[in-house]
Amino acid sequence: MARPPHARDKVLQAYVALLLEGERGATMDAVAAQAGVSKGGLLYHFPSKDALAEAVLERFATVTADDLRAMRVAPEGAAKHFVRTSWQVDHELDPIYRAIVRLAQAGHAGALAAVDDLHRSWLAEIVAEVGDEAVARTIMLIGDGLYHQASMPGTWSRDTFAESLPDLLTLVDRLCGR
Amino acid sequence: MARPPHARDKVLQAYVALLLEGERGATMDAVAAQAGVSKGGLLYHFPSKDALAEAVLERFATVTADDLRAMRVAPEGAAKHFVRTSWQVDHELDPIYRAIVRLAQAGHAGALAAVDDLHRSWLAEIVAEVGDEAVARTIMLIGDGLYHQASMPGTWSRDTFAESLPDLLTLVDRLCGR
DNA sequence: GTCTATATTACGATAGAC
DNA sequence: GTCTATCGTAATATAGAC
Repeated sequence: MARPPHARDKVLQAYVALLLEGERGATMDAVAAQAGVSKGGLLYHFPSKDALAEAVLERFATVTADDLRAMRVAPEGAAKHFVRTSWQVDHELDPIYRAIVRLAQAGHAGALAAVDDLHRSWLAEIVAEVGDEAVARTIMLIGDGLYHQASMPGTWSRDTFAESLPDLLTLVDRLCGR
Repeated sequence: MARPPHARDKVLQAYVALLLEGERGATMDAVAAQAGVSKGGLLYHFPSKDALAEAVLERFATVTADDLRAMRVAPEGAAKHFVRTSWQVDHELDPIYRAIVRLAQAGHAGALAAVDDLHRSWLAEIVAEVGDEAVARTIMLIGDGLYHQASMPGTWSRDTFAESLPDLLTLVDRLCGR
């Protein structure tokens, strides 16, 4: 991925953006239009719709590897790092993760497996830190809840619904018995 | 809804079941096939796809009204009632709620508003009980997390992922500072 | 690499027989 | 009330020019 033709990146970015607004609207026509290329041009880079999904999954793999590395060295600990990045909509992982979740919810087997893998890795890190599996799972549910909220457009955005970050981190401490 | 023709109910049940596996797969053809009627037969009862969604929303309204009433009189309190019913996959609200969430994620305005309304009502009940809004919102995130898990078929089912209910309720107590 | 056709299905919905 | 047959459209994908 040193210097791929710029059109490829634009297409992938458009596909992710459309996925966030609903898997159903992320059609080949819509992707081509949003990326500013013709359908033929799109199909040169991605010969099928599934090829688009596979490309997103590849990007997902590199971004999640980075996130897990950051989680391990986070000074605040894995649990708080997890909640903080679940809360931050501007985190690099956020749009790509939500796009993959959309594919998983639509039944895409690869996306399903990728989300599953990531959840197992996150859980392992948090269990290693907090020591208690029940607590770790509960913390993960909070993060999942934040993503669930973000998955419904228009209402209860993180700004209005999600607890402000400091309060949320305080409650994570309380959950851990600290 | 005293004694509607049996075919109508079968169709509605089939539509909800298909929605849970992904909004995209819940086509008129698929619903008719799963309900064991022809497409024409389906369209006699529901003249359009949106009519199907509207019927699910009506059912949702009655079921959520029941749930809110039960929440108010629950001896264990609103918060634990909420977590318990979020955890129970056999709860009457569960499939219909998840179906509505699917419609909301697909951008259906009515479903979006209905989910929003229900969340506000739940939050109000839990805030009234636990007194602290940050704690109430965090408890709601846990419930949302459970639904998020349930929205991805095949992996991390509630049996394997979700904390066993007693542990989860204990942690809710800890969150409330009890 | 990117484009303009065009083929091929899948989907939602209508018409009308029974 | 339920069916078969069919139409119009939109979606994925192919072929081939530039």
